[in-house]
Amino acid sequence: MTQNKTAKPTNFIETVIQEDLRTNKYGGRVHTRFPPEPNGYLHIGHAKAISINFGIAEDYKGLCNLRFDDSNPMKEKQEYIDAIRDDIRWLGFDWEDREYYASDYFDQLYEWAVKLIKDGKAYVDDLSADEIREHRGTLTEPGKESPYRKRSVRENLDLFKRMRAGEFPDGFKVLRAKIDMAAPNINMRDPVMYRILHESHYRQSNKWCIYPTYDWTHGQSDSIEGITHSLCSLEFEDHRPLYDWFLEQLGVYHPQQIEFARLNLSFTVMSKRVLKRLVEEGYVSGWDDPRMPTISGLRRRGYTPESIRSFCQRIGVAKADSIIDIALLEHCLREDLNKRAPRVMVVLRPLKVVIDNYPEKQVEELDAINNPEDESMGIRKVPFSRVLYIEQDDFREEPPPKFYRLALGREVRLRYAYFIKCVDVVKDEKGNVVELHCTYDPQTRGGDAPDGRTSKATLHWVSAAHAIKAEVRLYDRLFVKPDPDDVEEGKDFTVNLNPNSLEILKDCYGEPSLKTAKIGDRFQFERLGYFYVDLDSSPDALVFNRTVSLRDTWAKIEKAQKRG
RNA sequence: UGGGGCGUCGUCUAGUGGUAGGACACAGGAUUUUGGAUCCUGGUGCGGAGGUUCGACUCCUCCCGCCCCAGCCA
Repeated sequence: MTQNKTAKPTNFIETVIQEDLRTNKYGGRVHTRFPPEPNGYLHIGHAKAISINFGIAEDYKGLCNLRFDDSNPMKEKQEYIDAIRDDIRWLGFDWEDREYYASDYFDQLYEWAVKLIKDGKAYVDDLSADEIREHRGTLTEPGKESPYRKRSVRENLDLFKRMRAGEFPDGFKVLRAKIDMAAPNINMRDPVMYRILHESHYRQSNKWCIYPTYDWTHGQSDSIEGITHSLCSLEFEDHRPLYDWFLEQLGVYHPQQIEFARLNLSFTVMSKRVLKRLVEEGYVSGWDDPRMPTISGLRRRGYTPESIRSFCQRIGVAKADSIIDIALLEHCLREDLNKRAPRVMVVLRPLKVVIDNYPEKQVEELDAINNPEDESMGIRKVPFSRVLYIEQDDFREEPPPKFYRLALGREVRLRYAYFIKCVDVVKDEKGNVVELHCTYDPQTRGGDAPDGRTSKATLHWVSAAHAIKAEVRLYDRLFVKPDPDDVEEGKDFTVNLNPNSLEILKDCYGEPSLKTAKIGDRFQFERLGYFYVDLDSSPDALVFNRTVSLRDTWAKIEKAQKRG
């Protein structure tokens, strides 16, 4: 992963870093950080930020800190800290002993606030939240100065101390930076630095009843940690002048902030608010529901960390707002899984097949290749006998054009087994096909015909007597529209939820080698897709999640045919 | 109608004055005991208009469009 410092930059951030390295701006150091707020679970969008921050540190032989931006006691919890740590580790990144907390800087921040007050750069304001909003002006009109803006340094100092001492109730006073109420950049119109919150902090307990705002915390935290490049998303671009101002007034070390566009993915949502609603209103089973774009959801779905990292590499880094096609994520997943997942045969929707000319009690152990992409994964034995299951989709009474699979009178190959020919179809009283009778050609054992004839279709199958029953959960995209927020006036994203995003199949049959499948194992079910053994699985009740289907050319043809 | 950003194939992204490249997607074809995988082939797409220049995606001007900001959230 380590690349030469003079290697061609892969994005505009690296261009800046290489230039800083060249000019020795930070003494040759590259030090980044990933600064999540522990108020929720990480999602694939965070994976991009993680990948950028840790990736750049890795590539330039620098360091990347993990810092929890925990300045709001109302929202933050230890539970999220733990989950975030797990997710980052799972992705494969390491912050060693550099785990920091903005809340550990509260004392320093307080001292700095006192310094600003003494310098006449900050003041205690008695205005209510509503009044402050009114005084702020609008996008086109300047704000008005607070009547308390001219308080003396001594009074400000006294008041601020008393704020900290708990003399005032929540919301009664705030500490504000004294900048410019007429600034065209609204962030510079005397932003709030401290608010009174008689609230226990998950790490600081009741030590504080005033808490610094993010704007007053973030830049100084980066400064304290000696961060060289503070990489963040675009919406903080117009906060940068404020961060610069604070650092300048304080006269402390000044990191460089660089903003990039956050990740958007088609057919899913990234907003914490929406994700939270999906969980709380029961549209999904939890933060780790396999349909969620959370790291924990993707993990449970069966995504590999490698595939996510590869995805983050490929999408690049830029400043233009964009929506990445989720097909790219799925491509990265398949690419990785194709190389590593052992193949196995599982029938999802079983259709019974009796091989009429196959001896009643006979069982043969046939050789099957574990992974055609990786010979070292070897072979296994698969039992074949007179009664089998094949996929319902693999038989048609009236085969449409280009349908190569089984139909009455047709011959196909059973993977690693024999050529079989359908000679009879059994239906129930409603006319549903419930059983097929076939004959096999003993000459084709293993799947090759000595006379050179071939089959356009090769079907997966399972021996009924040897099959292992399993539950399979078929997951699909959570939303039916590329942009889930594309809704009529007055409606919300819930109208775009995909009603078929989860289908549970309880009567699936797998080959006996699956007996030893453990939670967390990944397989390719031949011709179907990649599957992951779910947390709910047990040795006698296997549960598989479909991570992603295989590319399905036939489905495309059929869809095109239906379209006309 | 304030400020800050951004506009290159369908979607991302490279290119920073010298024939617009890559990935995904899509469409053909080859191959195949997974309709998988693999391998070929297929695209004039730089928001618009002027200007500078021998030459402009790159520089200048104007215009158009999109995103962000009026939390005591981050």
